[in-house]
Amino acid sequence: MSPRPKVGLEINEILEAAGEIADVFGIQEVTLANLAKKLGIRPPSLYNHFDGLGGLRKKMAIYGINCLYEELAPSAIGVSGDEAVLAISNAYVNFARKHPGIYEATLMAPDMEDEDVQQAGAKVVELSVRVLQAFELKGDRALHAVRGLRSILHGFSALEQSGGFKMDLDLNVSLEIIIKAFINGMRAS
Amino acid sequence: MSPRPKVGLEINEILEAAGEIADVFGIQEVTLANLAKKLGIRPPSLYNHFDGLGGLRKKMAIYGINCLYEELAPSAIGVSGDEAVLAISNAYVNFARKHPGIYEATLMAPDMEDEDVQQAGAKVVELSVRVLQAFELKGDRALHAVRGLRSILHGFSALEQSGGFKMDLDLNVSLEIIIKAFINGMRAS
DNA sequence: AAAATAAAACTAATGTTATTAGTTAAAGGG
DNA sequence: CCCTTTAACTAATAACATTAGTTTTATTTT
Repeated sequence: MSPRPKVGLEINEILEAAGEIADVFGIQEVTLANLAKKLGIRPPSLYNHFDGLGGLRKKMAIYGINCLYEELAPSAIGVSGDEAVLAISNAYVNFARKHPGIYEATLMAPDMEDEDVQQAGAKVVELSVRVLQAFELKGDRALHAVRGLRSILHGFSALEQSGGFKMDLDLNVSLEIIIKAFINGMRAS
Repeated sequence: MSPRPKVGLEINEILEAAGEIADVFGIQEVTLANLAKKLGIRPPSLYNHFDGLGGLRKKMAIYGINCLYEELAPSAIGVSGDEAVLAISNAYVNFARKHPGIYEATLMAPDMEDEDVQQAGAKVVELSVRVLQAFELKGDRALHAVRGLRSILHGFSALEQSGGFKMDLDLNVSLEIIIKAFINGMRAS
């Protein structure tokens, strides 16, 4: 076995620091210069932990997807049917509200087709599939339903974050109405 | 009247060039350096047309929203009800497919609360409201429905663009099923 | 037609950034 | 105690946005 001094926590510390910068100052402020300053090291030293800015973005995407999953998974425990879908929906948008930078990083990998990124995303998809299984959708309809749910949740979160919803109308009410309409519509046919 | 030499077409030429760069090479390649090179001028000269990179992003957002509106508006002519909603939905995602960079720029303004940006977006919202009016939703439900439709369309487009839909399943079929489920669900209650 | 004026181009310079190359310190495994 | 790996460092480079000050260009006005 080759020697490996104190790896494991190191990279996670870095990602946490990067996540804080992203949440507080915005994703565009996550530069190697700012990240190094926050960690008390020099920018070139970061190349020992990931392959440049692109490598950081990839690791942040995976880290963010895992964070999201950690919040989604427990929300769906002990509930089923409509209630379960509403539960993970609320958990999803609340995560995006609480961690706007980390959430944004979720979709900012240089190559979203990358195997590691896809693998992290697969867990979230599987969770959605399980929650939607109660509706007993036939064949491909279950997969279309997963796409619909993800589209709604991501679109809603992204638009809310970028100030796309201007009107004075309660956002949580909107989400509940939208989700209920979608699952009722999927169930109907 | 003060002298104004050949303004009017100038800025639109610049935005078209920026849009081409965004569509072909990605939004991150829309730099002042690349844009100036494409236009055959030096980077500092661009400051005569907009206020730096932030100013360009704002103008590109407005330009992109207007482009989107130009494609959406005619698609809803001569149709109504479900057919109209499906028509603008297809027009929306097809625009994002054909102009991924310009579409992305739509939500990349430094300040989405900016009055000019909001004003451009308002036209798209009004169009959605008109199309959904056939469903005779009561009170706030019409506004919630607009939010739902926008969430679906933006989420679907963004996820498709970033490779978020991995599975081998026809995307146009997904969109039709999702939209139909949503409007049927909204109508039901 | 000539002069005045305003827009839009330019050069030069600055500060920030990511990145590479080569080097040094440090820590765990044999 | 030595070896190897990791992770830090310094120094240097290239690309970028941006500012300041200047010159060209073209239209408007006299």
